[in-house]
Amino acid sequence: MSKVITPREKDYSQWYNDIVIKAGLADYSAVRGCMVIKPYGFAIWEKIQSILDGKFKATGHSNAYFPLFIPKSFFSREAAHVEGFAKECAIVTHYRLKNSDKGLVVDEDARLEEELIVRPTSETIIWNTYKGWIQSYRDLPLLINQWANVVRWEMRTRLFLRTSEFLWQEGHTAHSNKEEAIAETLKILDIYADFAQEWMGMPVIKGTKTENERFAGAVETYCIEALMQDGKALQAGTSHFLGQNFAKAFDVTFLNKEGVSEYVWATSWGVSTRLMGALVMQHSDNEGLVLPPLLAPIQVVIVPIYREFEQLAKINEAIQPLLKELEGAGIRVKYDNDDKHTPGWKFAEYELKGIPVRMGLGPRDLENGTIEVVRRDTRQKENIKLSQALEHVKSLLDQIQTSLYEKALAFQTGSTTRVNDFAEFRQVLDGKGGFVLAHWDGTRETEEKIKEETKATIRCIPLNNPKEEGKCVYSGKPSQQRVIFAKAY
RNA sequence: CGGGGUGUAGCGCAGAUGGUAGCGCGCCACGUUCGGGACGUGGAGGCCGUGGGUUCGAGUCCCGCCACCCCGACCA
Repeated sequence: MSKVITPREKDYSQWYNDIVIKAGLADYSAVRGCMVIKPYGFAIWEKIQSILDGKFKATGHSNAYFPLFIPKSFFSREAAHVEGFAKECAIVTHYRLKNSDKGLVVDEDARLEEELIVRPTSETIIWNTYKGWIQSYRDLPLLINQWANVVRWEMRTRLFLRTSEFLWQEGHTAHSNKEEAIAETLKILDIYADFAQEWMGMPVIKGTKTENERFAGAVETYCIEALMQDGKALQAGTSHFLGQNFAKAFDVTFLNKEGVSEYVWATSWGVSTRLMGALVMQHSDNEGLVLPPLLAPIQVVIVPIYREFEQLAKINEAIQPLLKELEGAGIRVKYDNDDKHTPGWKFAEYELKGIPVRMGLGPRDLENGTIEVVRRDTRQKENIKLSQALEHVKSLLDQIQTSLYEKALAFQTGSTTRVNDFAEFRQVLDGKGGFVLAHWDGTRETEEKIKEETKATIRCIPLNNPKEEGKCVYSGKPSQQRVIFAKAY
């Protein structure tokens, strides 16, 4: 009874924290704003990594690794970029400690000639490097990704959703022309969207950011936006078309086929451990985590129910064929015959951890040739023939994956509201929240005013957004399309 | 950086008016249990966040500091 989760409707933030901590995904650390990702949480992250990594490789990208430290001077080369990141940098100024009467102190004689910035993102060091790698159109495109940690000194942090240090992948590509760079940006956006929907069971809206919300240094920022159960939006991934901004800042040019020198076109794109937070919030309930089968480190757990050890021995034996079948079918299964906990304890524990399917095998089943099957998402129980268990589990895992997505999609659809005037706009945001589709006059001023008054920001302008004549919900000026407003993480 | 809150056993908490620390869970041992977080008995475990002050005496009162959580401003 020690691992009770705060009900979601009572305190959403606490509910989220409880799940992250009690399901063993992560822990607070001794360092402010930094978290420890625990083995179970990291196993999920590793699944995410391996799927995405496969998709990047399949589209021609290679992994590489660039330094954690970036000389301060690099950082200031691109004006908008500095502006965007200056306020949240960790800076290394010294390289040595010494003992003094005050204990261990920074050795003031060991000051760096030039301060190093702990990377908040790697565009600058990477473009400085690319300059040496690119001379001709034959060197392009250059398609590189790195898995790394980055640091952004956040005022306020939340496990997985916003921590000072986080893990991510950042892709940085160089192209010989604008069209190809934009196509790359969109290709990655599709990879992110497909991953979110097919693997995480998380419906997302693809769109572009407004100037206000754009990545510092980008010409255009594309994003996938998801909607969490509390009606707040979460940016789950971004893909940026950087134009020639970084090429110009770092003087990266190539000779085209005509022998004329041109600046390179660039993209960058990333998803982070924030996806873990999205995954938690998208499907979980008051019993704990709910994981989509495709990302669950353990998809099926089998719990033996017994009184005497002779019974356990029989169950151990009776379960072997099924275990082999499941493993043979590539299903990640765990048979938990650990005697240190009772079945009831295990049921609760595996529910908390979000394992998609739980099976129970006891004396009654041995007599009847059956096995109990419980799905985590609906907590529905049924007894099936042991001989049919493999097929049943296979289809059940598929069903759960599909139904998690459908449920999330239904929620998103139900939480998307078209509004036509500002009173309604406020009312929806203060009430059910969610995505609000409203006309916007396209100006930065209006966007900022709306943000000040309602806390809602423009999450994105959806791709292939239908054109529609209307009036801006705030200024009343003419507008050609609705954009998505929401309060966001 | 503002507002609020919390620091006492691994976790969650209780300790009126100051008198030398307790409960639940967890942990260890043994026994009974085991189809939804079992029970009994016996144990182990504390610099009461930290520095000063008041006092014969401080978990408790006073002043400072620190850390963390929640809510805002900033942000993936």
